[in-house]
Amino acid sequence: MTTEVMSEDVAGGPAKPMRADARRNYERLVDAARRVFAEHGGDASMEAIAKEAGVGVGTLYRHFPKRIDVVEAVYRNDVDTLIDAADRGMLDPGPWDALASWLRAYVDYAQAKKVFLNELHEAFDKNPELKLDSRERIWASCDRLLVRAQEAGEARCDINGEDLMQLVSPMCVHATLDPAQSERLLAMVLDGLRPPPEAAPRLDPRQH
Amino acid sequence: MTTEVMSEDVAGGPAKPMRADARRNYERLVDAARRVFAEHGGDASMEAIAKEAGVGVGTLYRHFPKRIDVVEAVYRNDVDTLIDAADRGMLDPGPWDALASWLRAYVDYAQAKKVFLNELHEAFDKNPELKLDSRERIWASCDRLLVRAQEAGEARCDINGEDLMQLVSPMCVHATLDPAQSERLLAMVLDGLRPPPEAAPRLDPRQH
DNA sequence: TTGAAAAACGGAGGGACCCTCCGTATACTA
DNA sequence: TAGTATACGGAGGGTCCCTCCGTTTTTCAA
Repeated sequence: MTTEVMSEDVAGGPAKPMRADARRNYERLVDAARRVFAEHGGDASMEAIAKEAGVGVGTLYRHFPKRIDVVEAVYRNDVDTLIDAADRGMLDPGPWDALASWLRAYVDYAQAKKVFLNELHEAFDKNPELKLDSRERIWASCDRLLVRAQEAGEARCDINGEDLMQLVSPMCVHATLDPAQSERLLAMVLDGLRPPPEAAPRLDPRQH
Repeated sequence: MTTEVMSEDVAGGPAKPMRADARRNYERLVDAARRVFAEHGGDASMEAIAKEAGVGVGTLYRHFPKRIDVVEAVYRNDVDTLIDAADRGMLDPGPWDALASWLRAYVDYAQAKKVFLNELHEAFDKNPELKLDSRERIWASCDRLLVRAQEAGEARCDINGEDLMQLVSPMCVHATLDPAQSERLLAMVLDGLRPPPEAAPRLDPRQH
């Protein structure tokens, strides 16, 4: 896991570990919120989230004083999951498959994000570092997987992780995009990412 | 005026004229909504808008069945005002001054829009033609004013209206931009838009 | 001018939602 | 195991969107 759930995690204080029941409920709430947002949209009610988690609203508000804090927690958790997936992918024996399946995970992540994009923008406005840090971490993960595939000769070398994300993210953001279409587009991108058949000399984008 | 306030304006039916009191209240409500959004943000309450207009909420809801309809009406009215200003500018004796002051009006319009951007995005999602039509009308207005200034030799000729809007609109969208800064930037753009001192041969962007 | 029909007005109130408060229950610690 | 710090639950206050319907105003034909 990338982050440990602690009290006063953000303030950076002594961070006494949470009581067992509190920690259990925290995790239940984040998972419940993700499900409820996915089903009812970004304007789902706090009551619905608490109910889905099998918990009272008081408990929900103890962990997340404002509605926006729930959105932020779901987002942070999604990003962490994505980074963890990349870290696990680095241990995968097949560098190409690791990259391909991580990109699929990324597309899923981005599509899930769309449902509460408005709320997320609010969170970004309140806390710009959240957006910048997350993007940087995701791009770095992509780059690690890509470099490994390139070094194994399984991906073309004239593309870097930032390029790849710049290509794939806007695709996911677009409003009218169903999962089947995104799967087709991603397949095309992956084919294009393979080393070209003839071994013409190419520039390394990382040199300059 | 670009649009006449009628009942069933959108449906395109026979459009019986509104009763005098209804029309008066409709206009009061749109003006009040603009003021209230500007002061309290895009999440201002319907009650506040009705109160500002000196009208009951029932009247507000008769004219605008849903909250989003108020947002749309304010936006349409703003766009109409902008187009009207361009039309009046076409009669202005000074083509350059007409263009410059219309661009200032555009920047004001865009800045005012920022305060309820979230709500506007909802309206665009519900009704994509609203966004496309408005943009096209605004761009066309810009182009008319620019062409006239170019034909009078008061603006450089290697830029068209679409180029100009593509330069100025993103500037307005950016979140951290105060009016003073936008005035400075616009002044710079206007200076750059003047015909260059030396009469070097230039391409006409409208040729291809 | 007048009187009746059509149209619009106003605001109480229903339902949903965010968030608070505090009595009760549970998990840690000595 | 007893005591305490911590967490839980949900009733309810305040706000907001929107509906409903009795009242008022405007319009227009006679």
